[in-house]
This record gives sequence, C-alpha cells and structure tokens, in this order.
Amino acid sequence: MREAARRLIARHGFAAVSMRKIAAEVGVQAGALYNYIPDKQTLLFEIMQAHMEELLTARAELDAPADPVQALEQFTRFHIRFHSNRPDEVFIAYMELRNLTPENFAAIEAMRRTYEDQLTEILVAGVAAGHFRLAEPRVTTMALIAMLTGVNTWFREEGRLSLDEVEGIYLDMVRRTVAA
Amino acid sequence: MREAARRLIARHGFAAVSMRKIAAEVGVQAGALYNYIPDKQTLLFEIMQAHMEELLTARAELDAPADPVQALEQFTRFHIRFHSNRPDEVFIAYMELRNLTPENFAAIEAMRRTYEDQLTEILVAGVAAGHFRLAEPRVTTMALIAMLTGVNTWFREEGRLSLDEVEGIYLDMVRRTVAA
DNA sequence: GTCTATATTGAGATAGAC
DNA sequence: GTCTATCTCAATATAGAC
Repeated sequence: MREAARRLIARHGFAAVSMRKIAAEVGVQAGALYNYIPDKQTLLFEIMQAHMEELLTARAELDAPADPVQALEQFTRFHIRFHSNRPDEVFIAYMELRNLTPENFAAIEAMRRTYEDQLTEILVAGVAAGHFRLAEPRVTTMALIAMLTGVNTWFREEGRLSLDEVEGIYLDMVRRTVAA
Repeated sequence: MREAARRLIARHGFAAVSMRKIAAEVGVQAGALYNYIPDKQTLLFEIMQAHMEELLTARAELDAPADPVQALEQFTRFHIRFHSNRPDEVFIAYMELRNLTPENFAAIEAMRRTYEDQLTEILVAGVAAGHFRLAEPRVTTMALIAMLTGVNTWFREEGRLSLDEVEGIYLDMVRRTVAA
C-alpha cells in the first residue's frame, strides 16, 4: 500500500491522489485502507519518515573515512547513489513538505538538518586541516547538496552516461568547489 | 487574480487550491473567475508561461558580455537575482510541471531548455577559448543551474548574508567548478 | 461583469454486514 | 480484514438573473 501510494503521489502529487485511487492500485476498496492508517496525512508522513530514516541509517553504516578529503568523496558518491536510486521518495520528500502538519513538518525537517550537518562537519574539518578553502560552510553545504540532488532531474538509467561516470564528474566538481 | 492564484498555488500546491479559494482571495465569487479563464488548467499554464517568458526576456535585455568569463559571471548573478526575486513563480515552475497537460508541458519545457542552452553555450565557448576546463558541458549546465536555483531554498532577506554577498559566494563556487 | 443557484462529480472517512 | 453503502463536504464548471 505504501509502495502504491509512493508511486502515485510522486507522479500526481499528494493532493491529487485520492484514497480511492490508492486502493484501486492495491486492488482493494477505499475503506480497507483505513485498517492500516488512521488518515491520509499519516500515510504521507510515514512515507517521508521512512525515507529520511533510511537515509540516516545508510549513512551511519558507512565505513569511517580516513580524512576530510575521503569523507567528502564518500559523502558525494553516497548522496548521488542513494538519491538516484529513489527518485520517487526524493521527489516527495522535497515537494510535499507543505502538505505536512506543522508537527510532522518539524520532524522531517529535523532529520534533513541532521543529514546536512554531516556535510557541514566534513567541510569544517577539511578547512581546519588545510585541505579545503571556503568562506561559508553552511552556504557551501546547501550549494553542494542542491547540485548533487539535481542529478535526479536529468539522469536516466538508459542514458549515455553510467551512474559511475556521473559520480566521477560530480565528484570532480565538488572537489574543485572546495579546493584549497 | 493571477497574483492571488500564484501565491496560493505556491503555498498549497495546484491541486489543493480551489477556484473558490482563489475567488475568495480576489474578493469575488468563484463563477466570476470564468470570465477571465476557460478553466483551471489554463490558469496554471499562463502563470508558468508568463514566468518563463519574463525569464527569457530579461536575459535578452542584458548587455552583451565581452568574453565567456564575463558571460559566466553575468549569467550567475542574473540567475540568482532573478530567481530569488520570484520564489513563488520558481517554486510553481518546478513543482507543478506534472499538473500540466502534455501540450502545455512541452511548451514550458521548450522554454526552459532554451534558457539552459544559453549557459551551455557560454561553457562551450569558454572551453574553446581556454578559459574553462570541463568534460561534459551539458552535465555542468545542469549541476550549476541546480546549485544556483537552490539559493531559493534557504535564502531569506532578513538573514545574515545580503543577496550581494550570496551572489559573490556562488560566483566563486561557479568559477572554481569550471576553472581551467 | 458579477451574482446566486445548481448540476455533477468525487473527495475523506465511517458503519456494519460478512 | 475486506466489502458495500453511505454521510458529509467540497470540487469544477455552467446557467441565467440583474
């Protein structure tokens, strides 16, 4: 059910997807969905929450990098790979924030902030160690994440470039952006 | 009316905004809106179309830059300034593409592609002149535009940094990304 | 050109049979 | 645990009075 909802919401938007359509996709009647969720809002929140938790968990499972330079490479490759593998979830996580209740919004935002802070810490450590040069770690964090997430807007599995090649190209741009 | 629709759609999403709410914002009844547009879809399309036309017109009115290096600076500053001045329109133009009919979608996409091509041309010319070094002009175009548009997700007029300062920081990152 | 009124459709959610 | 049936509300769009 959550899988069906994810696909439909990513394609049409949360407000445009009715419980009836989700039920039809699953192969049941609308009433049956309410055995699993109390309301539509909860469904959206759970999709976003699961996505953000997967993101933070997957990051936590990576090997500890030797230095900030390796940490930056690891972050870059991880971000591109994780997000390009989940276009629907990423789309929803960015587009449907406004459809969350204030409490649910705050919870998702806190997780996103936690993730962003990991890149900021890498940048600050790299500057301290003399590997990187940048004036505003927070601005650079937002700029790099926007750049990397942007891969999702154009990358296609069947395209000319493989994801490995794309990772390499973006890694080069990231390194230049912060190089000492 | 279009102004009211823009504000509401940016905040709640196209599907979540009813003609009644737009009418209430304007101060009339819902039926009266249909003297100005044939249907809701046309309203969305006209908002997006007007935005893209303004974008292309504003670009066309800029002075011709002396070389690719200046062209890149001009593009960067223009992009940040134009988009940060119109957060609602930018949000709608990126988020509501899926709510356009196929014909309307194609029209908006063509205009967006025209704009992107302008940056690609600057990059290619800069490479040819030996100012820039980059492997994939099209990938770099998408990466830079994503990075620059990302300013809208965090920049606030009341914040610590002025828009001028932000422009300078992003210009530095853009230059590094393509530097020979 | 805007109003009221309405036709028609579909939304979220619930009740109760099975 | 899923169904049918339904409550209540609100949606887009139109008709016709003024």
